[in-house]
Amino acid sequence: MTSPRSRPTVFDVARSAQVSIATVSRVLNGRAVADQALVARVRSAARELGYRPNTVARDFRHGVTRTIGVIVPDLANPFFPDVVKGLADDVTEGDHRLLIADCGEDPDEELRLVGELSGRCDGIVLCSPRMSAENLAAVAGWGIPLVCTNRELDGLPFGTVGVDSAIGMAQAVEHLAALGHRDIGYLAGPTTSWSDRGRRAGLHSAAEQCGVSVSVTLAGSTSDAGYQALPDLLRRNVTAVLAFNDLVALGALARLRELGLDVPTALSVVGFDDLPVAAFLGPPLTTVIVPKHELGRRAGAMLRQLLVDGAIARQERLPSSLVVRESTGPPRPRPAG
Amino acid sequence: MTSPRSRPTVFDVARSAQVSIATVSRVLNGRAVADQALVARVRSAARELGYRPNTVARDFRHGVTRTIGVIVPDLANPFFPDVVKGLADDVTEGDHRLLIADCGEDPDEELRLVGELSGRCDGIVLCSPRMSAENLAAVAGWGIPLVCTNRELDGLPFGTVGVDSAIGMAQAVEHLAALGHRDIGYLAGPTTSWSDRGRRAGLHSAAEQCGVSVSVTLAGSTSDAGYQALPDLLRRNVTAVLAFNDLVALGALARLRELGLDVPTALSVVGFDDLPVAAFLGPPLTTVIVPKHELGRRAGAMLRQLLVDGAIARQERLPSSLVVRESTGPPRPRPAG
DNA sequence: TTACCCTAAGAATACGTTTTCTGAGCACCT
DNA sequence: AGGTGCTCAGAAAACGTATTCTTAGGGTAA
Repeated sequence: MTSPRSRPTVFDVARSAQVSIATVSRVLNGRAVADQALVARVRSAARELGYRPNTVARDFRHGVTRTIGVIVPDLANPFFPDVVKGLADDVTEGDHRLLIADCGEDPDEELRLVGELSGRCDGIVLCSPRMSAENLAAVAGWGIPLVCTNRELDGLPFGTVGVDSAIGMAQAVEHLAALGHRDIGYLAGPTTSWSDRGRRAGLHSAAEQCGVSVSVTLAGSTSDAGYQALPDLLRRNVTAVLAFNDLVALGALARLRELGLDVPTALSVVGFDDLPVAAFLGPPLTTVIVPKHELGRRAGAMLRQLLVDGAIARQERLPSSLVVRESTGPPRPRPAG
Repeated sequence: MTSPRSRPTVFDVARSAQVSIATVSRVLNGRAVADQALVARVRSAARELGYRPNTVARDFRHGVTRTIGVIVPDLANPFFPDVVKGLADDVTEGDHRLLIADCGEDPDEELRLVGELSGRCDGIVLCSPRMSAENLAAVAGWGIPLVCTNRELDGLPFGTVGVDSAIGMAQAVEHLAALGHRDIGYLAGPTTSWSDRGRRAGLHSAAEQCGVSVSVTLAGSTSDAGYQALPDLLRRNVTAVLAFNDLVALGALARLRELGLDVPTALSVVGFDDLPVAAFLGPPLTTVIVPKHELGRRAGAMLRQLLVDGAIARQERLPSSLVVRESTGPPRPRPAG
């Protein structure tokens, strides 16, 4: 009578099957065991007792968890579930499990989560990390295999896979310029966002190229932010609005509708990310496709590579591209005056 | 010279600080250690070596992970991130971490994930589980503390917290009836969905109550499903459409727009769930609020309770309620004939 | 027939922690 | 002054598993 209530261990199985624990372990892990009678006894004893190996003990013994963790800023932003799914597809191919954590856009929580997760995973993917460069450097010191998406850092031993926002931005600006727009507004994302910096830079250089002027106003990353910030841009007499992302564009669209302004006749709107919802909006949103799923896949592949050969981290960039739908059109002729 | 490259352990710290490992452990875990000199030596040695406790070893020793796992059918459905956030809010209060997993709407994967996660967590929350009743019963046999949301099962020792769809459904039907609708259509959810059964039942009883007729057509749980299924309902001459959820409603809205049918003048549309996006649509969607965040919180509270006292599981139900926005209005007068 | 090798399963160990147990030293009380 | 009790830190054990080490036994070859 060892333990009446607690989970059966390998010892219980061994006793029940009249063999040593080594044999139990060998049988249950498919190692060679000659005597088929032993195999059968162990198997049935394990089944009988409802034995389930202790995962933590096993991981402890192996020193490896075959688990990869991913931290996202906000699962409620549909962008991230898509990259997580890409990541999941890749890591399951490499026979890893995926554990997801949400830091709620809080940089400190993000750092804390890296600490927590790293103890239970073999490697970590950081999606669009919000934490400071200093903290990222500190994390680097922990020696955890780590890959970042949507952020590039100099001098840090992390692999990164980002997207080249400039391509899509340029296409968007060219598209608007071709339609006849000369004054476009940008609803900017959070100042802490690396993506926003890239998109903004791409925007400005493309605008210069096309000879259009751009007004910037700070919005954020949510629909509500877009809803709030839109009027400021309206006052600047722009004929088209580029949003930091589709969520912001969605908020802008809602505000425009509320103001009785038709899209695209009164104002053109362009989003960024191509969220699943974008194609279903009224009107369907012209936006920039970013390969979210592929982003996740590449991050996974890179991390797994890092796990096997500890290779020095590479920096990858995926292209973005415009998809024209119905939220953009020629500008309304200026009121005479 | 023990291990030149691998992570420092408590032994390394002990050696460096000239104390026993017991003392190291005591200092690092805030247990009482009298000699302040020892404390200082241990602290500085740990810092010096960059010692970070091995989480897996610690969890192994404790036999407890202070971690709760949650499995959702599909993170890309904005319903679930909201529930997960509520859950996170609750479990962090109880000093637990939350690990999220996505089974991609695959019942087998869901079962597999329960097995995986249960080894690394103290308890599990199953959101809207898709697996068969048999498999759920099998899981019950594993003796894992488990709580289900959005599904009630008889004779299984799980806590459940669901939502009473009937309330919201009744309000929706009454609202439509009051507007003058007599023929309403229902875009049904997946047949495997427990929620759909509840919503459908609520719909039928309310319809009978109000003396309106209802036509049902199978859609699914995605926007695309709503988009595809809508025309079938149109052929049935309904003046209002109730969707299984907001995603389906979104797809229906898109199809209606494409067909040049105005909402709500040509057709009224009602969703379910009140996703964040619902208020931003054109037109803003009349829908049924389900307390997603609270759903998560209650599930967390119930699970934590289960963890401390192993209490016999309770069944909770949260109310739902209609929110009227602009996608519903009086029916267009019937064409004379 | 004996010695050697090989096989196959049992015994023992290690993984890194936390905690119980032990023993030494000191102070206090009788 | 001697014994008793208490405090504090070191020694050792335990958690459950996988694997290396050990040993017994059988078969083969000389």
